[in-house]
Amino acid sequence: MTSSIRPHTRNRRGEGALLRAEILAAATELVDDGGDERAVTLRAVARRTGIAAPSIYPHFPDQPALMVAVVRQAFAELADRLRCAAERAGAGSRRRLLSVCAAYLGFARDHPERYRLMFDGAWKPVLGCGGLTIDMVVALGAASLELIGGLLRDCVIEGHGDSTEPAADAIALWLGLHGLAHQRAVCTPFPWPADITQRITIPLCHLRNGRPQP
Amino acid sequence: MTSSIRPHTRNRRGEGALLRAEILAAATELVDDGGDERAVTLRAVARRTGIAAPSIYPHFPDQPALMVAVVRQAFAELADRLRCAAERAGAGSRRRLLSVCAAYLGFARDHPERYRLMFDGAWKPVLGCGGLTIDMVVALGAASLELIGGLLRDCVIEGHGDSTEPAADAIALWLGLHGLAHQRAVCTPFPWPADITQRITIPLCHLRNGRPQP
DNA sequence: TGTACATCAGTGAACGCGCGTTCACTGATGTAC
DNA sequence: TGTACATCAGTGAACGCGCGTTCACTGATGTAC
Repeated sequence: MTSSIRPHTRNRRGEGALLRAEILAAATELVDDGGDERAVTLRAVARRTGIAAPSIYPHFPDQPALMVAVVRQAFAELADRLRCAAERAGAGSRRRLLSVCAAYLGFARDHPERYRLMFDGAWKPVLGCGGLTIDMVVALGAASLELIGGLLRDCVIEGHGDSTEPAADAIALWLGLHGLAHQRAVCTPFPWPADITQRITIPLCHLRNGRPQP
Repeated sequence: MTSSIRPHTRNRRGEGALLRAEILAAATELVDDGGDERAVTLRAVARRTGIAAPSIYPHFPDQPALMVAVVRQAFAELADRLRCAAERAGAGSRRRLLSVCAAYLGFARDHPERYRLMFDGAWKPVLGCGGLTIDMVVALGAASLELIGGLLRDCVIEGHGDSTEPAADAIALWLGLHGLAHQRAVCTPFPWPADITQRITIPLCHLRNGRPQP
């Protein structure tokens, strides 16, 4: 068993900050590999990056700070993916909404362990001590939630949906998506019905006629 | 800081098995206290039980086995609570279904950390090595899922609901409940809408007219 | 009734481990003169 | 152009810690005779 996954060549003078991204990537890989976030230790991250453990400290003040950085980056990726999905779907609000829902589930399916980490309070032991406040945590998901709320509203305006309170219904829809995404990540071999996505999405999107456009 | 939470008096000869229950209770308390399941170490459990760490071994073969025991007991409690809720609600299938949904959320609200542990794959690192198979994990929640499915079916029969496939819709309903229960456990200070339970439950229960009976 | 003894419940000390973190350091490299 | 030097990127050894687990043990207690 070798002690380092990739060899690391010293960065050029003035480019030491590049290592930060490598460390973050290695930590994220460890999360994705794992199934056990306890495996994401500074020493394991260092091994995977191909550096000595103390080399992490110029870039992250301590271990929890590294975890928080992983989670923040993951939330940014998720928000980005949802935004892209909305754009790709074109003009109709109904198409856009369903596309965003699919993208949300797609993210969780592509990165199940990362998804678990994001939404299972990995930041909980760090609250306060790393300059992390609860408002910041809530803000992490806010962009995505606003996107969904806006699309629910658009659906009502364009006559596809009948949500009476899009902001609150957006939270309900998100929770439904989260329930599916989370349990599919946790319990992969469960015999999920083939159309489970529709069974969650359609009722919670408050769309007038049941079937989504293909 | 004392090293033991409760003093432990030696059990009478032949009653050594009583300690098992105390250990299990202490471990469950540590989970409930925590916010960090890493705090549930054999040594911490021993301290809380008021015994020496090696005294755990006659009752549990190793640390993961103890965690699995905690989770199994929690699942049994949840199933029990749902069954009681159904009974308490009386005859109408609609009342019974909504009562079971409320009980599910009530369990998660009363024991948020325990709930997280149950549904976040605490058993994942143990699969196989502790005689735990994936079928056993799936079976843990099966009783509850069947209860919900049966009630959905009853609602259709009694004309309250229009689920076309109760078994699959039960899974969708469970996932919706889980999404809410889980995120409320993880992210307590999130500004949840007051009627978030209804916004999840009503659409996913496939009830004919929106408002639940009080 | 008395007593020797097997058994049971539980202990205390010790092990090796990987961890987070600190510290003094090394060697390459850009730069001022 | 050459050279001394400050700075930068990163290292290796070491610390103290709590952990899971093993081991030989202690002392109380029920029981056979």
